[in-house]
Amino acid sequence: MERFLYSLLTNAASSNLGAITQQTHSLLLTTGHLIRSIRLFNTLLRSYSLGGSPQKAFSLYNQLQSLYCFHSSSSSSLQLPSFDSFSYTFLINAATHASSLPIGTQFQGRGIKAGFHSHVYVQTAALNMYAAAGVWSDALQVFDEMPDRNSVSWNVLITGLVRWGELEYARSLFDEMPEKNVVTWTGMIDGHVRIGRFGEGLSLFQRMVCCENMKPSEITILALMPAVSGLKDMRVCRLVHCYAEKRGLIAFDIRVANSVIDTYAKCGCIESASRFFEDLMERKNLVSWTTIITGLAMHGFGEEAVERFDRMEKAGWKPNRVTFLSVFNACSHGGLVDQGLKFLEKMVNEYQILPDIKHYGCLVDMLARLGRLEEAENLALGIPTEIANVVVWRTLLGACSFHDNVEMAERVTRKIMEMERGYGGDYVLMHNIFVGAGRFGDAEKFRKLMHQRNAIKLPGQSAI
DNA sequence: CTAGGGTTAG
Repeated sequence: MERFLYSLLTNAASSNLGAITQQTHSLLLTTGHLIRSIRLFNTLLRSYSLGGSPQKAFSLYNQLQSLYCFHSSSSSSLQLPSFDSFSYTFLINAATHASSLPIGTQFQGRGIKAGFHSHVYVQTAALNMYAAAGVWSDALQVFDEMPDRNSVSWNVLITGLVRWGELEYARSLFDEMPEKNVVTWTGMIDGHVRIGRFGEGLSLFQRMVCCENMKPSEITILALMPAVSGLKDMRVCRLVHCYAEKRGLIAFDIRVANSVIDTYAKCGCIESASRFFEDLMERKNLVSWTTIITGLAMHGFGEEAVERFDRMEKAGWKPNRVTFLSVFNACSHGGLVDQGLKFLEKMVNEYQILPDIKHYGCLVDMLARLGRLEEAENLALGIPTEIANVVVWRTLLGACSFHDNVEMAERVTRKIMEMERGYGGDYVLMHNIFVGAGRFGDAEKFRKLMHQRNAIKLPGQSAI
């Protein structure tokens, strides 16, 4: 029985099935297993923590804790198992997932009282919590006071620093770390890539593979690929692709395959992206389709993108909001306005997806860039105020400038000013529109207004 | 038991 429940919970955690976890919880309560086996209790904690309901982990703890209080005050003969290192590890993890530092700190304290001051797993969980929250004073205190650290302890700190952009600090720890593993190297690559130091990210990858003889994982490739895209180097793209292929990472993880599609497209070779995409055959998933549509859109191949969308639907895939955004973008860049509007109808009516601000932005751009300004303006006016933003109106203002519609430009600028007054580019654009229309007095007014309001000018934008 | 980024407007 215990073994069965255990495997049920382990599966529930890995496949994210909150309902199973919950049902097993009730079952354990009624059968009394929960208060007899700390192992089952811990597994349940872990399931809640991983399954996105950390609050339930806390209440489960509270339930058992109050049982303890009750039993210690009465002279019951029932022997209750006590919390162990696993319990505190999972409870602190639940607090990390709930982004609740106060609760986590409490569990850390209780873990220490229970004698786990020097326990690697418990303390690493605490370290992870502080690192995830970017509270470096506490993170470093835990790290410094750990009598034994393992590679996970180091990696938690390094990857935490990386996520918060503290690359210099991460780097010094990296150099100091005795035995780096694939997670360490991946973390450092990721750290360089995410702040745009693509060349250094790539060098680290080279060092990792060639000098250190370390085997990159699928995550390493996923972390590296944006660097390849950033460098726009087809040679490197092919090299990394071949390497991933040879190491079996593409067959192993569809995410790697999808990032290869994306990177070929971003390196400027939509043909390679498309060929690789087609070669995936039946392994393609929704993200693969979305990625190739995005790539085709980037390269202005509207018709081809639409063709992929249709094929995708025929293959039985249900497009999501990202897929629709991609195809709108393709229609926008390919000048396929009426197709785009049909896709909007399909999204809302057939798939019951409400457009979000990015969808609106894309569609407004699509209409506006072909000069269908009234339709674009009406669409923009129909955006629910909760999600409206200045970017959409700015797009429209750009189109008004391009198509010399001064009256609409004035209306649009008024809208923009209701939302944001401190962006210099808007004043510059409106000024230039007035100049183009020969309305020099109005242009001058805008120039003055910009200085009055001390609006920030953009780099690369003329300062009137 | 503890660590690591698939696609997303202008």
